[in-house]
Amino acid sequence: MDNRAFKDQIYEQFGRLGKSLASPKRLEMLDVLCQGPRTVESLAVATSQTLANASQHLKVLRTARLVEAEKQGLHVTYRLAGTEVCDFFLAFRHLAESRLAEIERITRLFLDGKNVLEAVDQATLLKRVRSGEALVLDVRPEQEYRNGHIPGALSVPLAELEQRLAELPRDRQVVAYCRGPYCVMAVEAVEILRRHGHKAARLEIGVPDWRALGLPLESQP
Amino acid sequence: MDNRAFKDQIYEQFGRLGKSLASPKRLEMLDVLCQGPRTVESLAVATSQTLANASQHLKVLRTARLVEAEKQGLHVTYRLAGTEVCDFFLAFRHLAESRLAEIERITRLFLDGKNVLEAVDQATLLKRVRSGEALVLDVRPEQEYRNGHIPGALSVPLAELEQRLAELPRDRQVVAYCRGPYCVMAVEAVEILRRHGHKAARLEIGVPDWRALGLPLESQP
DNA sequence: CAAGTAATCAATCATTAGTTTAAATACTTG
DNA sequence: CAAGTATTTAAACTAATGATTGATTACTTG
Repeated sequence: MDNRAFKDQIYEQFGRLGKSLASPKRLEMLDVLCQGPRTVESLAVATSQTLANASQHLKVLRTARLVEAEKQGLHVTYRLAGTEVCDFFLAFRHLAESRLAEIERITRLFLDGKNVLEAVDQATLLKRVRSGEALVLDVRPEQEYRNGHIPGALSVPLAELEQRLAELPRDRQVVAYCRGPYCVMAVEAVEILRRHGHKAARLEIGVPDWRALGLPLESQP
Repeated sequence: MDNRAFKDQIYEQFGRLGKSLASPKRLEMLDVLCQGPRTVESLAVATSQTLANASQHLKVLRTARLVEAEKQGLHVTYRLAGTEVCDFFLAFRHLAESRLAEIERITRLFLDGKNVLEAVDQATLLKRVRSGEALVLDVRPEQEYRNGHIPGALSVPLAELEQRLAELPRDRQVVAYCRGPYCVMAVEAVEILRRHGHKAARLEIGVPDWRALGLPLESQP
């Protein structure tokens, strides 16, 4: 094997990894999988695509060894192949945010149409929670909450929020969070809360970012 | 803009970054650019492709804001758009190495055909240099050496090595390094040195990895 | 074991990406 | 300003990718 052949083979392997990151839908699926394992169907729904399509994309991710599949009865559960994959995804997202100004533009455009105001950062959140000024609200599906959440957070999935408003205080600020900066559940939660006269704000980051910051998480079996 | 439209636009942007990492040649170019700025032609030669091709790939990388171009007279010099890009590339490479067993297989297969033996790691290198057991040899082109090198390293570009063997000690081990684990210059240097009766070993990592480990570098204007 | 469900596979089509070659552009220098 | 060099662009072709649809497989449960 000569030098060129060696390099070509090596970079072709790197290219395999790169190619698996070259599709918006696959990246979205990785983002969702950072919250924990999911079945094919639930991934397909979460990312608005057909089952067959989701399955094909998962096959690509599996070939690149980014995800692993486990068959449990009728369902196949996919999970990230390791915590490095989630860390890498966050690094990837971070690089994209730092290089592509369009991302900020699109986000701003989207938020401008919402009654959300600016987000709270994790330092402010921690301070307000400690002083009792704020309550943390996890609006993701309950399964994801059980898989790991911000300590002390209350779980009220977005779908149930409107019915369960009575459980939430009106004298304290409610800080909602969800999967991450591009998951819109917290944005919707804040809109609902504000509409009903609650003081509400949004935490921009999600659980994977929280973990990557080295902050502690709570989880329930 | 509804939620789906927002997500689609956001992940499409992430996809732009992913797509730019989806070609082996582009990844190789990024690897080379981690050593410092280069002209189009020199990149084309380093990665064994035509000028037109190199230019097109650079255009893709520039669109993704991973590299920047500066025209100096007749030449266009490309450089990474920031140190985050080099850090990210190393993280990318690291993930690929950890997930894709093929990479190790190909590397082993390649090295088996060479008279190189195992590599020295940076801790061993530092120890041997301090104790005077070893001399560090930078076999990259001189420009890259000037741009930043391991402290105390001697610069002897691979192309000149055979003529300059007299400058190297025979009583101490010579540890050669180059651009990184998939740059073969250090491997070739060790072969030449061994063939001429020198004690020689290879440092597996390159300057970008050395920097990422937080170890100091020396550079010359 | 038949019916039903979750997931994968296979075939097709439209789109996109990469390579090659040739031509065009931008700049320097005699 | 003509000649030469570095780079980019354009056109043509081939290969690869992603979405869609329908068929198939693997498993559970009545």
